Amino acid sequence: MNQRPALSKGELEVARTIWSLGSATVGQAFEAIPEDRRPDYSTVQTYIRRLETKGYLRARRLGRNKVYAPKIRPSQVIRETVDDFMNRLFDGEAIPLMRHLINDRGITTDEISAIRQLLTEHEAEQNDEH
Amino acid sequence: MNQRPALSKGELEVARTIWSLGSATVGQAFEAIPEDRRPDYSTVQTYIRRLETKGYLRARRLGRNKVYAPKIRPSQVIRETVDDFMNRLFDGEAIPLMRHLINDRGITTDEISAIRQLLTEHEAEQNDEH
DNA sequence: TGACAATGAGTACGACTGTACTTATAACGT
DNA sequence: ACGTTATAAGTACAGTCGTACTCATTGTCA
Repeated sequence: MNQRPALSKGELEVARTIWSLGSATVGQAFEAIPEDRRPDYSTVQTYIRRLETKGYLRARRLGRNKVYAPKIRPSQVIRETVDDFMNRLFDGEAIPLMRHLINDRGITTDEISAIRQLLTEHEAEQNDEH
Repeated sequence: MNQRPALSKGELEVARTIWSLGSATVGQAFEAIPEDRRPDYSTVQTYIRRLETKGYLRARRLGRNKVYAPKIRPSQVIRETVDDFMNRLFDGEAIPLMRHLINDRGITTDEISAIRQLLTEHEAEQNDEH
């Protein structure tokens, strides 16, 4: 049920930019990319074109311009991307990834509390959800 | 300080296989890959050759054969790979990734406890560590 | 000792990616 | 009305990747 071609690195950066803007023209996406890693305008154009071809974005015309918006929900793309990554590096299991994040890369005490809180909140929501 | 070219998907699968074996010949790596996603022998050969060229593996001769072993510590490669992934999808921040893992993909209660335990254990080790 | 199996080494090739240039056209400001 | 600017659309091109074939060589077992 997941047969869009995967996102490449460059495409992902642009896709995320558009997601965070809600929708955008090429120019707007271009502007929104932090200058230090901003490629040529026409490169952004290419990424967006490819994103549309791959089925991640949909374009609608606004006068002479095109406005691009997600065709697939970002949350779904993120889920698929994380899942794919977890499959490839951690046999698809969340716990080993968690373990890595907790043990192998200098987590701060603040982050530890933040995670505890996430867990607690998550449980609360589970119960709420009648 | 990280200027090996990145691992591709196929290369990563083979690299992980060799890591888990400690060291291996092409044939051993080939055999160790689960049959359902095992590519042609010569494909594995190609991946390993590329892994050596990229600086991830080192080969030593054993009679007529070559035995491949990690040149870079696997843990380091994993860290770099996770970091790169986090950068591209979560602006390099662990918490949003954690949040995703906890909220957006059906975590089980067992996993929740496991994470709590990881956190506690991690804190304990921190304090031990003189 | 001769055929077969395993290995090494090299080559191939199309698809996908990063990166960008070019050309045509439409909108905007003076 | 005209030059400038933004945008669209198409084209280009080298590098990486997945995938595999071929050929030569050496070890092995009947």
